[in-house]
Amino acid sequence: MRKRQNCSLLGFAQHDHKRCVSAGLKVADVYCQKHKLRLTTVRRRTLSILLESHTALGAYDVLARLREEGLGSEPPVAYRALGFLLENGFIHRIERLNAYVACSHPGALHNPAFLICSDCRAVAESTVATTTGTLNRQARESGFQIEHTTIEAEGQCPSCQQANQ
Amino acid sequence: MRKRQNCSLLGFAQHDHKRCVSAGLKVADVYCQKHKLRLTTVRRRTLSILLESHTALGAYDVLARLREEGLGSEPPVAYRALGFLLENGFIHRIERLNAYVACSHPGALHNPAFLICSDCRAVAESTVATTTGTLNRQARESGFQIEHTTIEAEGQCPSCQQANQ
DNA sequence: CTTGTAGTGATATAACATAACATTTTTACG
DNA sequence: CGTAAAAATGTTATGTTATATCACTACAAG
Repeated sequence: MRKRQNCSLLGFAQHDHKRCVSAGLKVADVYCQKHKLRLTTVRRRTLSILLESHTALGAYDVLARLREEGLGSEPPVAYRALGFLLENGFIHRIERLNAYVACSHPGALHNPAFLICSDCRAVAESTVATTTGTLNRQARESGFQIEHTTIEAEGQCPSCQQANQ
Repeated sequence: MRKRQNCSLLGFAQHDHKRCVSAGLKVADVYCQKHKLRLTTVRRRTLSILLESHTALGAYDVLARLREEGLGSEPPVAYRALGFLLENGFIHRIERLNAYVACSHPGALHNPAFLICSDCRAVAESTVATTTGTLNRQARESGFQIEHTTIEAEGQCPSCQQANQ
């Protein structure tokens, strides 16, 4: 089996996770330099906290870690950093969990779909999120202008299925 | 133009809304009787509050109305009623808004998709919510067991588009 | 009529999020 | 450089959404 598994193909498979973290940070560094954005200490650390976890983390989980490191202790600190990272596509928000995950396909702007484990909060991201023809047709017919689509499938990941048997 | 517009075809079109309310309540009455469920005063009124509004209402909005009518004044009252109605498919939860809407196609169990106006919170429901082949394939391949899928498209409804020009 | 279950009342608190304003850091530019 | 404008952060307070827990009531089934 190959060792250098590619994060962008990652589902719930085992993989070399340190690579995800370093690759994700690098992409962000480059992107920010290119676009004259400031990936400050708090923002960069917030991203790395999410990258280190393949599960969705709540804003207050992130905040707790930032606090431990003296990088700000009040909610707005975490929410601002999360906001910046969201805006620039480095992380995504999981609506069903009110939580946040690092993007698995950083760099490209995309409208992702997610598989979310209701037990362990692990999240797999699919870049290809197109809605059904039916919904788009209904929107067109009724004159509704779609701006953003949320697609989140909740269920059990392979390990939790095993654990629950 | 026909007067007796069918609620199940409703998008953002004008329609005879009183019919939605009475029809929705009737379906719930019959369903509960058939399944030996108790559509109590609080539950029935909660449903009618949502039926009366074509926009999504927060739990605390619902609670405020219940309170006015002396039907319970504390959060758990509203959340329990909403929970019952959700379980039995009479209403749906809009994740992006942390809010609730009456089902537009009551009776049939279904996995709906929504068009949500970010301005006025109006919601149109589509019964047909199938995810993309890609997401399902990824789930199958990785051994993820999908239990529920959320599909919510956010944007502007026709009236808000006009209003914002 | 009594007993178990479902439903409700009530209090408290958890979890998630933002408004508002003061202060510091960075950048741009004369 | 120096300084003004802009961006980011610090801090306090509060708003919003949701649930745990325990006491009490209604009601249907035996």
